Amino acid sequence: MKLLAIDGNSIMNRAFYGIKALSTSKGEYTNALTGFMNIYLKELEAVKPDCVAVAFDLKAPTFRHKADPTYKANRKGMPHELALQMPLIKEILGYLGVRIIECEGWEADDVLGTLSKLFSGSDECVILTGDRDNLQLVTDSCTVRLATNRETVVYTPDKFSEMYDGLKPLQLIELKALMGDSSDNIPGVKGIGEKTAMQLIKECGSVDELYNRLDSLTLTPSVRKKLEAGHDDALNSHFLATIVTDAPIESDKDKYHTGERNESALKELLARLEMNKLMQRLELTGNVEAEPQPVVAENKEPFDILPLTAENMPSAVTEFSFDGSKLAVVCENKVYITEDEKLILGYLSSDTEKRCFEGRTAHLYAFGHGTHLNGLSFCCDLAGYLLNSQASGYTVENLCLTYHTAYRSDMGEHADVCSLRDLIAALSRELELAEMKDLYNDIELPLCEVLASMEHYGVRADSDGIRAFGEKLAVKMEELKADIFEIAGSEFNILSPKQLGKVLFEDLGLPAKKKTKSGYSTNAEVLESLADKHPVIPMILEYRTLAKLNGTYVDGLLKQVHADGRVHSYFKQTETRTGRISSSEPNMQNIPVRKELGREMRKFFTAEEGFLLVDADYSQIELRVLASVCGDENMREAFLSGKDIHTSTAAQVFGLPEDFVDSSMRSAAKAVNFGIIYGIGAFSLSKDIGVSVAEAKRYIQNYLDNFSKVSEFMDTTVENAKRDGYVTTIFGRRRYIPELSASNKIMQAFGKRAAMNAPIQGAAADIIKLAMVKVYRKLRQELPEARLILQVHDELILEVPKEQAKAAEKLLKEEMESAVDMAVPMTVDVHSGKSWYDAKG
DNA sequence: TATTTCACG
DNA sequence: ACGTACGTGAAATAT
Repeated sequence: MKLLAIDGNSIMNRAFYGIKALSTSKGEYTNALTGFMNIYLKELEAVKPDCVAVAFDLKAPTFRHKADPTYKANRKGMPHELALQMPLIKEILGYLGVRIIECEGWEADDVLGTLSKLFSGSDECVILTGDRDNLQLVTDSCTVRLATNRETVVYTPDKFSEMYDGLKPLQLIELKALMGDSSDNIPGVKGIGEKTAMQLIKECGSVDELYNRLDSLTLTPSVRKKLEAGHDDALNSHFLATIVTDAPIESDKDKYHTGERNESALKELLARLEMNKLMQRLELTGNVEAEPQPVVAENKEPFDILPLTAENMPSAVTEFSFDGSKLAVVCENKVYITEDEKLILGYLSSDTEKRCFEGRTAHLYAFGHGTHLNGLSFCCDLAGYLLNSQASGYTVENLCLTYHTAYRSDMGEHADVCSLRDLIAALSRELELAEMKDLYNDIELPLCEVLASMEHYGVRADSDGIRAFGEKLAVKMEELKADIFEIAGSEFNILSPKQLGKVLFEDLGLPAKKKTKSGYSTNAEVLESLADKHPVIPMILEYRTLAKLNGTYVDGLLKQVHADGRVHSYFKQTETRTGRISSSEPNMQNIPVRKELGREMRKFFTAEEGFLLVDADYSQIELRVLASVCGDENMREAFLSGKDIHTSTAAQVFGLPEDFVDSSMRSAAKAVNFGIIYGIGAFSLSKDIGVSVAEAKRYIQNYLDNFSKVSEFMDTTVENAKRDGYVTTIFGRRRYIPELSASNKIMQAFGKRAAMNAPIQGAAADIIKLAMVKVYRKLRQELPEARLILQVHDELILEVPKEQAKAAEKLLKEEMESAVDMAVPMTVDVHSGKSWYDAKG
C-alpha cells in the first residue's frame, strides 16, 4: 500500500508565502487554502497513493517530553492571516474524507516519522513537506517530496546522497547535532558551522563515534576545544534533531484510506470562501470514491419544458433568460421556449412583470427591433453587484451559492432561468436588509435600460479622418525612430522597457531612478527627470506619445467601428468597486483630451448629418460632494459664491487674500484638493507639485486646519469603515473594505485611502446615474429624436437634431443640476458642436 | 498570462 | 525600512 503523508503546517506555510494576498470579498483570507489545495491536488495526481494522511502541529505550545520549554521559542508566531486559515484547511480536508492527525505533545514531524515506519517494508510512504528536516526519514521505502515555490524535488536515498555529498539520510541528524539549526532552535556545538560539521561527520559517521575517537583525531586546537566544550550541547541537539517514530497514532493501515466526501458541507464552505475554481476542479476531476452529486433543491418539482406560443404566453409574473436568439420564460413550474422573433418581441414588449439575470441583451434586442423591453422589475446581476461590488463574475450559479438558494443544475441548459425565482427572493431580502432598495429601484434598475440605449445608438466615428490622422502619426514616428537610433548609437525596440532600459542606463550610462520588478523603470516620470541629461530622452517621450495614439486610439478604434459607421461601446454596470460605470470595446471614457495632439482625436467623433452633439459636465462634482457631506462652511461658502475653488483653497491655505494668489499657488492648492479626495499622503503630494515632503506636509496640515469638517469627516469615515467593514455613499451604496483588517501596514493604509475616497467618488457616480435616468426619461417625453450617447464619469453627451440643440442644452443642464438637492449647487457647464472636440467647451 | 506603460475622470 | 493618492481599459512586450 502506498501512503501520501503530508506535513500540513509546512505546506500551509509554503502556500501562504507562495501566493500573494488573496481573500474573499468580505475579507476572509484564502491564499494559503488555495495554495495548499493546488499543491495537494497536483501531488495526488503525481503520487497516486492508496491512502492519505495530513499531520498538523497542535496550536498549544509544544512542551515535548524530550524538549525544554524554550524549544522552538524563537520560531516566529505565525501571522494571524495564516492562523485563521488553519482550522479551515482541516475542515476542507475533513469534508474530503482525508485523515487528519493531530497528536498532543507530538510534532507533525514525529507523526510523519511514525507513519513512515508504519508504511515500510512491503508498503511505501511518500512524505510531502516543505521542510528539509524530514529528509532524515528517507529510506528505500520512504521518499520525501520537497515542495518548493517552483517545483517539487523528490528525494530518494540516491538523490539524497547526491545532494548531501555521500551522506546517508539519517546522518542529517548527526550533522544538525553539530551545526545546529536556528530555525528549529537546535543549538548545536557553538562555533561549529556547516563546513566543519560536514567534514567531521564524513570522517566519523556519527556524533557518538566522533566523541569516542576525539583524542585520536587530528584537529585544529580551536575546533577540538569547541567540541570538548560542546559535548552536552551536541548530545542534546542530537536528541532534538531526531524525528521520533513512535508517536501514538492509529496503527491499522486500512484506516488511512480516504473516506467519503461530504459534498454538501464542502460545497457550502467553498462557496463561502469564494473558491470557485477549486469547486470546479474538485467536481471535474471526479473521484471514484465519491462521485459528486448534482445539487438538486429539496422539495423542488422538476420543470416542464414546452414551446412558447401566442396562446400559452403567460400573463403572470415570469422569469426569463434571453441570449440574443433563444428565449426561455418560466411561469410556475413550466419553461416556455422559443426562437421565434415575433413571439420574443411580443413577450419582451408586453407589460407583464418580468425578472431576469441581466437585462442588457433583452433591452438591446428590443431596441434593435424598434421596441422596448417593458415590465422589467428585477435584474439579479445588479442586485448582486450592489450587495457586493468587490465580487466578480456575477453568474446565476455564483449568486445562488453566495445567497444560499438552490441552483437547478438538474434543469440542464435551463438551470439559470429555473433558479431565478428563489434567488430573487433572497436578493430582495438582502437589498432590504442593506437598505439599498431605493438605490436599486430608482437608480440601478432603470439605468440598465439607459446604458443599453447608449450602446444601441453608439457614436459616429469618422474612419477616414482617423486613418489619415494615423498616417500622419506614422510618418512622424518613422522620422523620430531613425533620429533616435542615430543619437542613441544603436537600434532597438523603443517600446520595450527592457531594451530601452539597457540602452539608457547601461549603454548611455544615465542614472536609473527607479526599479520595477523586472528591471529599470522607464516611465514618463523617470524620463522627464532625465530630459536635459541626454537629447534622446525627449525624443523617446514623443515617440511613446505617438505610439500610444497610433496603437491604442487610431488602430484600436478603427477595429471597433461597425458597418453603420459608429462605435457601440459597452457600458458595464457591475464592474467598478465604487459605483462608477466602465466603458470598453472601445473605452470611450479615456479618449485623449489633456494634450492638444491627442485632443485632435475628438474631431473624429461627430454628430450625424443634421444633428449636433450636446456636451454637459458637472463642475468639480467630487469637491462639491465632499463639501456637502462633511458640511464644512468654508468650502460651502466658496461654492455658493461661485468662486474658483482652487484659488479660494489657495487663499485659505496660504492665508492670503484671493487677489494675491498666483498661478503656482493655485496649482498647488489644486493638487491638495485632489489629494484630499484620494486620501492624501505628503510624499505623493510633494512629488506631484515638486516641493519637499516637509513642505507638502505643511500644506496638508494647513488645509485640514482650515477645513476642519473635512478632517473630521475623513476620521469618522475610516472609523466607521473599521467598525462596519464597509463605507456607504449618501444614496446607501456600499463598498466593503477588507484591507482595513489586514495586518500588513501597506494594505491597511490602502484600505484607509479607499475608505475615504469611496463615499465621494461613489456619491458622484450615484448623482450622475440618477441624472442619466432623469435625462433619458425627459428626452423621451420632450425631445424623442434626441438621444443620450455617452457618459464620461462627470459628463454626458447627447446627439440631437440641430434645431433642438438649444432646447436640449437647457433640458440637460436642468435635469443634471436638479438630480439631487445638496448643500452646495451641482453646477453644470454645457456646450454643443458638430464634433466632440467642438462640443467640449 | 503577467508586466509595464499610459490614456481618461 | 517600507511604499506612497482614488477609480478604470487597452496595447505591446516579456515570460
